[in-house]
Amino acid sequence: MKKTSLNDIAKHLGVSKTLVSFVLNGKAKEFRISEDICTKVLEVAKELNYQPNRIAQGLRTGKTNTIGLIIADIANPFFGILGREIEQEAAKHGYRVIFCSSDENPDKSRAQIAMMQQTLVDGYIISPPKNSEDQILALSKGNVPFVLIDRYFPEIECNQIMVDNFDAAYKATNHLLKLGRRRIANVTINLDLINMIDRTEGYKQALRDANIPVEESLIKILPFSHDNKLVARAIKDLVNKSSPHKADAILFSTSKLGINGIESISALGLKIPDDIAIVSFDNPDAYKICVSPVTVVNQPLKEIGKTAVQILLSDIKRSDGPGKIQKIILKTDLIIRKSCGS
Amino acid sequence: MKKTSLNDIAKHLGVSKTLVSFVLNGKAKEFRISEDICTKVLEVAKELNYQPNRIAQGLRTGKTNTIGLIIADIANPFFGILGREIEQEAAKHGYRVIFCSSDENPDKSRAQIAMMQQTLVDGYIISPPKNSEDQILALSKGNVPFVLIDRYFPEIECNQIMVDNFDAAYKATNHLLKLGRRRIANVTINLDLINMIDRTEGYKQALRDANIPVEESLIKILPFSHDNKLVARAIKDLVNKSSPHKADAILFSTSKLGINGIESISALGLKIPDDIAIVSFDNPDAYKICVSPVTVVNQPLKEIGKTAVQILLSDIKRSDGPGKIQKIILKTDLIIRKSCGS
DNA sequence: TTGAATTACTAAATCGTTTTAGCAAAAATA
DNA sequence: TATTTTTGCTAAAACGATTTAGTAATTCAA
Repeated sequence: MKKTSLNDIAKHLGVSKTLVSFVLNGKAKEFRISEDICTKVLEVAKELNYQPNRIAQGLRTGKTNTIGLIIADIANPFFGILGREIEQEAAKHGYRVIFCSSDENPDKSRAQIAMMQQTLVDGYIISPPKNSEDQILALSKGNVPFVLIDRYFPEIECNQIMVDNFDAAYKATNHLLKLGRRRIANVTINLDLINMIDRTEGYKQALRDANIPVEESLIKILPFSHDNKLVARAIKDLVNKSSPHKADAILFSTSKLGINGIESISALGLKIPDDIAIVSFDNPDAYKICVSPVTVVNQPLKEIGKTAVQILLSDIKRSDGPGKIQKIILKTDLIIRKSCGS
Repeated sequence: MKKTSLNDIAKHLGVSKTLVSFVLNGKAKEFRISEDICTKVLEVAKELNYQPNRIAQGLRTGKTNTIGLIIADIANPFFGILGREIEQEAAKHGYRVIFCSSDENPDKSRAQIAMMQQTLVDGYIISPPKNSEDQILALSKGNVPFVLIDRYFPEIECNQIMVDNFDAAYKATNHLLKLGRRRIANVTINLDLINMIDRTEGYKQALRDANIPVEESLIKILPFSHDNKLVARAIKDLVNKSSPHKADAILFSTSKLGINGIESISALGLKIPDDIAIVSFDNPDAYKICVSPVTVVNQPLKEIGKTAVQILLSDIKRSDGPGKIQKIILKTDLIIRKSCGS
């Protein structure tokens, strides 16, 4: 009934547990254990269904083969897909994943990092919320490796896998411009995070390069919240015919905003793309079967997840001090559907 | 630089680590530690930023305060939302969550359970794939508590939180019948899992109760796959005007099927609900902003997740042998949108 | 003034590994 | 034959907590 330990195997054969440990860890040759005993140990281990106690191993070696994933919300498909990739790549290397949803709340992420730090994880993959600079800075001074994804803090030197948000927004806005839209709005979120800021900057630059003045009234920065009334109000303001800042296109900086926005637009009886064109970041299923399928900035989630794990593991496995810091910037691609007309 | 241990605090004060452990575990009164020393210990612990080593605790106590979550795919919003709820409820009680996506593959889930069993988790929440009866049976004979969600095996007695799938499908089909649909199809997936079977049975019963013969050709059982061509073909067959089994409505048993199905329907230039009415299980965002927002069978995901954790933790915490097995069946609700006409 | 009870603490075992240091016997070399 | 080397193994410490079984000093009761 009780789980078998190294000691059980040792007693069973009348040998030391040291020997058993050597054999089971493939160090038989290194420590010159005889072939004979070797096979016996392996037999008995199988017979007693020996499973190493990872906790005991962890205590002794200081490694748990677990990585901690801190993201905004695992229920958000963007992070769900990322989580899936991370899990898969980690499993490939024998690592497990513990996840926490920080809800864009620095207090939560602080608690979560602290919790994981209690010698439970060998490294982190983090999508840090705003105001968590101190936490990341503290981590970077410690000796547990980590990789940031989706967002970073320019003033902190650390591993990071990002996407070229400026370029992505620039291209998306340009797409709208090429299709003749002139009053392009940007609906974004006040996370005060560099990725969101970059998106808006890319949007602005595209307008400037097309000699179209940036109108601050066309930029709607909404608070992060699960309440979609705020989006509805912003949309109403943007599409109102009599409004001084009537828009003919909207670039949504996140899909959550976009989905809510489209809901609002439909509720107002407006047609996409005739009344208003839409481009959005991220590529959820919703956009594929939408009233008018949405043109999107597609992020290479697979690559982000995979690369993050690879960099993290290479850092975890290196014994000779911290490795070289890696900052990787991936390109996005624009998937053109019907929401911008043609 | 190195983390502080109990011993560090003990040495710092010239007391035993036993004492420090007592104080930090709130057993000071029980073991009559003087107020004086008590406060000193707490001071030093804070000063040295003591964080207990959970691995060491785990080794000694046999508890890791971690629960293992095995689901089909964390990237699927259905499981993502479930995961989020589970994480949240677990955190409320000081527990962490390790997750694994089994991809409906029993070999994967077997490996994942084995991995977690290596004394890493105190209990499991599992959504078992088909052909994993043996794994669940083995678990039920062991002494690590677990709870099944979403699916179960009728022949295995164990904790489970389910939804009344028969009733849900019955109500959904009935809804279509009341709106005058007579040739109702069911598109489902061959998971050979009781939840899917129940859905189709509920669908059939609703037809029978309305004196409509069940036509097997209207029931499309697709293999589980990430390839959506199969769905496209099934849809084509169902909506083809000249087809002998032309349908005027479809009940999708999962949202993945539904989303792909709607994509196919749109591609064929058909209108929902005029050409064909739609009801689907699950309630993803996609259905809210769809061409014609979809009427859905909404599952109480929050309640499922929360209850699963609560039952699991009560089992984990009980010391007096296994608790009473709990089988909970929750009701779904039909959210009526526009995809069935009116 | 002695014995019992209480107070305030500690030593040491334990959980299941890994790993260093070392030992005895056999084989090889001088 | 004596010394060194190799072979095949083991003892014991260590990781950092928890917990049982104590002990010495003080207080109390008789």
